[in-house]
Amino acid sequence: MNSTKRNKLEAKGWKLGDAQDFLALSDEEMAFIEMKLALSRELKARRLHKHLSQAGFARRINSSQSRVAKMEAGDASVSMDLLIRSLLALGASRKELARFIEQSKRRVA
Amino acid sequence: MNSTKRNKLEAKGWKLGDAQDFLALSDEEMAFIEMKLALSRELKARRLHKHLSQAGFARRINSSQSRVAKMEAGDASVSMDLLIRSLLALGASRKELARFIEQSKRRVA
DNA sequence: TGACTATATGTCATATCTGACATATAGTCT
DNA sequence: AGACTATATGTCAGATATGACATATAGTCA
Repeated sequence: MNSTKRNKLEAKGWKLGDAQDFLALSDEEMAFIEMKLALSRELKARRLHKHLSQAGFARRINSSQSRVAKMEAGDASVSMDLLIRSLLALGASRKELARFIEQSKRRVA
Repeated sequence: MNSTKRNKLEAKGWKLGDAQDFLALSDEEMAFIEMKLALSRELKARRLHKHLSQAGFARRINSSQSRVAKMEAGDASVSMDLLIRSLLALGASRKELARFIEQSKRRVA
């Protein structure tokens, strides 16, 4: 991972391990973050596809516009639980969720 | 869902919606719980396969034996985040995680 | 029997997540 | 310009999850 990428993650509030050389990051840590970011991207795509505003969607899932924005921005304060429950609420199937997770190895930018 | 199944879930601390007839449960709610239970089963299977005790595994992931027991028991106090991070720590790949999620539609008992 | 190991279960202080709110930014329309 | 809509971002009180601990249960071995 280059430092640009790292900076982007840290700007979103991610606390990235205590790796000494400041660049290394465990594969597991990275995989987990990438999964969340993938779910976050899919969430936004699905919401837009349904022509829902963040506020409208928030109402549906008893959340708030600001939290939906954070979910879609890949904010570190958002749990996997919330991302998955939100995707399910948008009609995502297990199969689709599985695909998002399997294919999550993507660029962060 | 029959009431036996529901009782088993409620015994583990799951708060199952407010469905009026006490049997109906949203597909999304059910899918989410089943995913967690599937991950929980896989976690136990992988740990045993590696001949690790709950205490030994807990040490590895900076957790505690009791929390590992709860993870494997499908306790409602365990988050998806923790389950997934734990599986990654046991060496599960994205592909495997995806499979567990896709195939999570299984019996609860 | 007792010692040891593994797992289960309940509790709790603290850490983390969440919805809500305020406010900022940006685009569109009249 | 001002009004309106959508999204972003920071903060925070309350809710939920967490590791740690105590303790229970059950199996094995000598």
